[in-house]
Amino acid sequence: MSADERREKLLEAALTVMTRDGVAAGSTRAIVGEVGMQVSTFHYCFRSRNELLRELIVRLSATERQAAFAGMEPAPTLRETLQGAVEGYLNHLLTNPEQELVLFELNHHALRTPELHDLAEEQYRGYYKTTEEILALAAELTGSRWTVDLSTVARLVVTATDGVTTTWLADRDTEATRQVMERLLDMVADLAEPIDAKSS
Amino acid sequence: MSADERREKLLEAALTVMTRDGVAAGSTRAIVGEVGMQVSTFHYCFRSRNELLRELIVRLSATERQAAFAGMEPAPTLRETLQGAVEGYLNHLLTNPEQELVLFELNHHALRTPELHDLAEEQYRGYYKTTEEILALAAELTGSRWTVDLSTVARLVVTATDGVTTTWLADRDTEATRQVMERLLDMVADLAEPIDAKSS
DNA sequence: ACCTGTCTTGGACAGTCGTCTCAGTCACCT
DNA sequence: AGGTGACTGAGACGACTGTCCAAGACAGGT
Repeated sequence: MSADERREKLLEAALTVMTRDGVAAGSTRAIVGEVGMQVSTFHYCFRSRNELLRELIVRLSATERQAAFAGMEPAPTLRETLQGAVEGYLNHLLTNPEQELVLFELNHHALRTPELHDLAEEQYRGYYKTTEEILALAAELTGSRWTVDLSTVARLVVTATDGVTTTWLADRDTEATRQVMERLLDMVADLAEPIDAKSS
Repeated sequence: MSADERREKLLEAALTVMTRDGVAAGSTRAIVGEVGMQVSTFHYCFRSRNELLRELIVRLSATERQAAFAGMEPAPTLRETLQGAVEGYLNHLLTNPEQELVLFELNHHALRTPELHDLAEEQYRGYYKTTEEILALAAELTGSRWTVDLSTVARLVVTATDGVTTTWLADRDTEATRQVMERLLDMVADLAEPIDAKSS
């Protein structure tokens, strides 16, 4: 088996372990144990544990990105289109709660580790960028135009998503979360207008 | 020095260490080292490290609670009153960023530790309750009335605060955060109406 | 046949971790 | 004066951590 294949398997194993038991429990031994390898194999494939962590953060962020796009499908109005994307995310959250928790744990770990600090910012830059693209696409598909800086709307959406996630992870109150999301959705949809109604 | 005094000092030390180096770095040895005690003293004052963690979470949440109330002062309109409270929180965040990070780290650690799991929910229940009280007070002070379930408004505000905090912690973009907060403030203020304008 | 580079193995290294034990000290009360 | 109970000190226990090393396996090309 090639080193690249093993890297792949180790990354998978790391995600499995950390999802199940938390990032802190993702020691080199726990990871290699998950796929029946030796500790020395780990350091043959990765220079250090931090190198795996880097790679893991990058991959997970990319996965999130794909998932966000996949969840969106065109609907008559902007509000409905956004609602679809949001429902998609909520479903993802309800199905893999621990995986979202891992993303936060990794982010906080990166914030605390000088060697990984840049990745924490990068992770959020990715969120903003993806969200901007989705918002632009949603507006285009429904013939709408954002009346506020797109970057501000995107940041607002990321902020809302983050908040919804942390609060739900803490108390798992799906009903309350859904109500909050409705309100947030109202607000975001209010930041756009039909493209024919040129109000300025 | 009595055991109670030492408990106090150890809790302080724990907060200092964890604020500086992260919750993961808050080992029993690091904590006692901070105040020049012995490891055995730690376990004389606390049954276990988890017991200290419990106490720490409870205290920090209470501190947050006080800070939130202290920051609010009556202003002519509801929106301005809320703005004051929000500015107060943002100031607190800008001044002690790592302390807010500790709160998240502790919450996530609690979520991962069966023995502490109840505390994670409790922590957020406290947030909701405090926020409800603040919102009710703000409405009363400015002669307003919430047009939406107070519990929903409170959850919305907590969600927004959480989101604002995590995103700012990640990229420290204060300007962008402020803009997002303005929008959120607009939205929340829109959920109340002057008490004389009985629209129903 | 031999060498070379890729991969595999088991083990060692020097730490850190939470917890516990067990002598000791000291102030206080009778 | 003697004892009692709260508190302190040094150290040990076993388990776990990230990283590294040196010896072997095994293919491919010469």
